[in-house]
Amino acid sequence: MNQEFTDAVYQIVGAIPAGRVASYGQVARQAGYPRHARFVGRLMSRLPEGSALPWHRVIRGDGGLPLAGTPSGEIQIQRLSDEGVTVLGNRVPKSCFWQP
DNA sequence: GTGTTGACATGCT
DNA sequence: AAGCATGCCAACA
Repeated sequence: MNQEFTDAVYQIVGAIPAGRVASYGQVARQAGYPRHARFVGRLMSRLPEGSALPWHRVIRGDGGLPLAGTPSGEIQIQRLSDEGVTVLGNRVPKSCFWQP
């Protein structure tokens, strides 16, 4: 399997600064695999909770929260708000997106 | 080896 | 503006 890709994704997600968010496609693209947006999401979902990975900073390209309505989503919103990200309902302004 | 699934993206209606 | 349809790729059964 692509350990490289997995590692790259971890790197990218871990490199997202607080107060900023990045889309799955964005992360995948930065990792060097533009078509693996889904795989990024898959990695997030399969990730252990104890992981120090800021998965809550990874959202959809539209700024929508895929986990909206679920406990994890609430936690995600809570954390993002705590980090200074403006979360309107189940969405985030594009201005909060990570700009490399 | 085949078929289905998924924390997505993009385009068209 | 919102919703529907297609594409993409890797893991799982």
